Amino acid sequence: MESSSAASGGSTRREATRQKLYEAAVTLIAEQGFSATTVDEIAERAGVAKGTVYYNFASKSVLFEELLRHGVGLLTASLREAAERTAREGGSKVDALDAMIRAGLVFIDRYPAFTQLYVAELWRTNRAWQSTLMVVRQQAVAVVEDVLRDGVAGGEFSEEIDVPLTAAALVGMVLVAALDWKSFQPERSLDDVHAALSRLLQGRVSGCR
Amino acid sequence: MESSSAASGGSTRREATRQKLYEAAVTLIAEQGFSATTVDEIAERAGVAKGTVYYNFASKSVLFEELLRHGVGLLTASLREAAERTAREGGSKVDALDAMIRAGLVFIDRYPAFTQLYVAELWRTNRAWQSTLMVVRQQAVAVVEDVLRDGVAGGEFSEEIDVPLTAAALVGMVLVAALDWKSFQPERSLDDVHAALSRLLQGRVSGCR
DNA sequence: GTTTTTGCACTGACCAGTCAGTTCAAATTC
DNA sequence: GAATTTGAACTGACTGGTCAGTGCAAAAAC
Repeated sequence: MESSSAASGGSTRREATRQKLYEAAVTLIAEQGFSATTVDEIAERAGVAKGTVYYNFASKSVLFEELLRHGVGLLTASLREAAERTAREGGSKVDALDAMIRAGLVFIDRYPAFTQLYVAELWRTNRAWQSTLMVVRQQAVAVVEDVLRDGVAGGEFSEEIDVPLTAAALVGMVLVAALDWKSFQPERSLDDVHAALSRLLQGRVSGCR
Repeated sequence: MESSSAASGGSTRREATRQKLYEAAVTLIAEQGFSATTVDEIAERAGVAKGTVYYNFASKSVLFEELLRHGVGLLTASLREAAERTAREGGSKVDALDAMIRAGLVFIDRYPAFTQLYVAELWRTNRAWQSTLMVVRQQAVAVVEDVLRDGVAGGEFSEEIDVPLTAAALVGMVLVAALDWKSFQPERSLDDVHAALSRLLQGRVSGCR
């Protein structure tokens, strides 16, 4: 069985509808939040009947959870790819972190709505999809932690750094700087933002040059 | 005329009720989001009848907006105080940034729910309180920008740094690291977190020691 | 002929906001 | 100082509207 046609991801009609629904849901939920977004709105924006939403997803929350998994999958793949490319090209671990910062910015540039929604939901408690979020967060942060640990092991980073905390802080720095960029200074170029963050990472703000 | 009793701030019954409502609303909205939180829940948690909420605030959104203003007022006061104290004691601008990082962490330690809610709502568009948020965000970031600008003027920081972007990144770094601390590693001490962020700020992660 | 989508009417729960009425402490009157 | 009035603060049942989710017959796509 397997209809099969495209390599991975499956290009059935069903898949195309689900994709349209993801796209509609992500912008609406980023703008308004999950509870303030109605299923009717999502269907309308996707150009699809309401019944179709329920034919494709068990419920509104399930649609949202799958959307989260889908988006974070794209992000981690992109981060990991950046780290590996740097390694292949013989770059240092700082270079790898720098490349990941850029990859993060590129991702946010392409999917600002998803990022917004992710940040808004990440630290909530008591919500149905909390466990999904935990898993998905760990996936992303783990990529950064791996690079930091390798750097410490290889003597490039100080032994004193706190890997989980530093990874979280780095991710936060990129996330918040990028959201601010998109919301409040959209005229700035990606290179500007990357340069500012790079400088901060390498301590070229205070003291050492 | 005028019942008058306490000096400033007003210690009327009304004020006490509003305070209870703020406290109830902040935790509920942090946990569930604005739209998912009902006015009945807020009233119940505050130990007050629903009508009282509407006697004290024009609407659910107005309650929320005043809550935001109230909370950010506390934060900026604390940040500014930290910067001024450092200046008074003859510290450098890096010392001032470091003190502000600590002040931020202390604030988040004390009011985690408020911080959570602030981050969750900050980058949303199309919401009634968007303009309130913009104003309130600028107040907080401006304190950091001022210190950076002074540092550049005094030759302590590189002329090349992008003040608004760097300020946003620093705020984001603290915000996200702190929320992660509270949500995922609450056993860590404030000093641990402060040390990790301090190290990052001073570039003692990569290269220069 | 099977899978997927449509369109639409319907239900039942939930919820923001309202309003007529209650409470009570302080002010006023006698 | 007891009796009465006042009004700010509070109450909670009620209303009108909204929305997630259902059911289903017919059409379209494959």
